[in-house]
Amino acid sequence: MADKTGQGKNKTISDVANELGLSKTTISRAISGKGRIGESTRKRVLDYIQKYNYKPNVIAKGLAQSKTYNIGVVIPDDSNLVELPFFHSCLMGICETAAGLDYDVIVTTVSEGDLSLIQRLIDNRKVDGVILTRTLFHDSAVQYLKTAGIPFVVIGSVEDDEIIQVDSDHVSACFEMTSILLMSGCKSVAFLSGNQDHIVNQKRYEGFVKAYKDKKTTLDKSLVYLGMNSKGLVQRAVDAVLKRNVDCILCSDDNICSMVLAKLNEDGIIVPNDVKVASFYNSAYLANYNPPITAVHIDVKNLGAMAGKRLIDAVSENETIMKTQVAYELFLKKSTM
Amino acid sequence: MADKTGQGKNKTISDVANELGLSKTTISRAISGKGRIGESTRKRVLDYIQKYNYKPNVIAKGLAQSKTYNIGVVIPDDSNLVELPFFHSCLMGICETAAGLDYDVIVTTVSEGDLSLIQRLIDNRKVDGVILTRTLFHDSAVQYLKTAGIPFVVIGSVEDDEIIQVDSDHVSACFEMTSILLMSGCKSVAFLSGNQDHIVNQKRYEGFVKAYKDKKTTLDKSLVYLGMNSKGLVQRAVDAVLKRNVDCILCSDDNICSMVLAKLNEDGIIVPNDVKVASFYNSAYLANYNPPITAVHIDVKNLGAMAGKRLIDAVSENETIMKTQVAYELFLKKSTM
DNA sequence: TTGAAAGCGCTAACAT
DNA sequence: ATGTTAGCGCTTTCAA
Repeated sequence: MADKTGQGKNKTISDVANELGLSKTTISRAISGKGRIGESTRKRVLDYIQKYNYKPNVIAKGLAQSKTYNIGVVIPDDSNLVELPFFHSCLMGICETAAGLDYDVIVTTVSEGDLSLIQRLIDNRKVDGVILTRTLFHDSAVQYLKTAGIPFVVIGSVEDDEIIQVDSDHVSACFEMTSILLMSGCKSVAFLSGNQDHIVNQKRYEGFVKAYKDKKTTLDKSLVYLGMNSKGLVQRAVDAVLKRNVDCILCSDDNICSMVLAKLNEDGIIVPNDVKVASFYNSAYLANYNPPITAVHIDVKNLGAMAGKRLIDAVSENETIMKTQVAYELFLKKSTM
Repeated sequence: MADKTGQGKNKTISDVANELGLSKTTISRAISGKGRIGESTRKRVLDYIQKYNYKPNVIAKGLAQSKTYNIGVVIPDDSNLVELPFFHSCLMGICETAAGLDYDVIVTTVSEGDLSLIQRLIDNRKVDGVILTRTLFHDSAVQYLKTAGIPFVVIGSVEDDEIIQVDSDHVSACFEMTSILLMSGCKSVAFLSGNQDHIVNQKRYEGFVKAYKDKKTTLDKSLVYLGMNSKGLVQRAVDAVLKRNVDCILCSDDNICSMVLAKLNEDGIIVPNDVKVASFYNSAYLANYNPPITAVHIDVKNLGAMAGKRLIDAVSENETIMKTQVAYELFLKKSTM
């Protein structure tokens, strides 16, 4: 069969060693920077491999060190249109840090609790660690990775201090958002949230309640609708809060927000004239909406980048930080003016 | 340092060989199915590795065979909101076939002609081949991969028969769509296309012209706007064709379509009452729009899946098909009724 | 400061 | 039908 690369064989470390009249060990040391080596020889080697464009075979290196220099990224197979930008930006961020640290990113999917693909990845020893781009309340993937003893980090929060997590402070974000709404003329703001099994939703609700308490305003519980995970539920909730003449509807995520907006649109209700709307987080989806929607903004690419950094720290000898918070920002737009 | 997996060492092929009183070769043969081996020993080995859950180390296998069992997928870093579902679905499709054939997917990005990341991937020999999820007219990535001699497939079309490509038949899709529009009461349909450097846009235009010719209708060239790659251009084009009282605006892609719809919406022009609108392809974006938009539908996940299959065929000993067309379908919806 | 040799876990001639 | 022996391209003791 013909040579696959059409380029002739790749240079190996032995080739370099021979051509330079040195041993493989010395070349290895020059490249890795580990072990003693004369400054002049190091320079000679480095110049040579630069000139002849020698690149070490990462796979072979990995085999010798029981490493892969790959990290796995698990993305849900069932994400809908409005969630998509989140996972995409995460992935872009992860890829960027990974490449910078000379790691590669293997993506795999998980659909509806079916762990077989992530299991395959682990069994095949293709990755040094894994990033979960979303976590559920009792997350089987988290359980699996933990008992398997694989280094991993989650994007989002879990109630387990032994797990490396990167997230933003949802409680205070929602607290701030609610406070601003309350102080800028809204007498009553309704809160529509998704499944409370999601920790992020619990936290946002917590911030919402806290803001009411902080303003010493009594929170009318009939303005709070949790577990709105279907179009029908959202529609009825919107009808209900509208009847109570709320000034503003605060949505716990963009998905709910998009359903709220659709419902409002159908009913001919104008944002912000008839009712204000705010959400988390400021995906391109909401930013491009007309009118643009006030939302807590998170730099998701950076979120991914941090997650990548934490994981690679963890799989290297480095210390890694268990819990990292990424900044958020309140973007006040036309929908609440 | 502590054991990284916390699970004790992984079994190796030697372990299995010793415990079974056989040689490594025999175990290898039993697993791979290559080479002669007694039916009874094969069964004994297979049972054993099943029982003790032995998984061969794919990395080591790869090193011995100069393979990685990874494929690289290049996605553009600059895709906008409406293009996102395309790349995501592609990726899902590729992941699915890859996993089924025991390959993994390494993703990397390319932004604005900067090939450094894909070059890195190749230099590090982390993949057996590459899939390009989009191609431009004079595509530097295509050039690079070709001269590097790396097996690769493009999703989309290029004018080079030596390159493996998977795409749908844009000429005939656009021909059909235009014909149907013309025959269902539209006297004049305008055509707004993006950059004609993109081969797909050339092909769609070709189909459009062909349909007019086929219907023996004279095509008024002032209804054709090519190279509409900015919001401003689209807006002026819409103004222009509206003045000429077109019945329908046919958009060459969803991105243009979304700009057209935004413009129409701003001007208070109702679809389909005032003007009909149709597009390529039927992303979730258009399908969820109100009213839903008539469009050529492509099963993008399947597109990705086919690309994955072709590439893996190419990097295995198998014959691979150079050009594969995936089916399309016309989805007629409210926007043209 | 440098090198020799063994080994990472597998495959693939080449025997037997 | 099965085993022996070399590698694949690198790292890493251990010597010199």
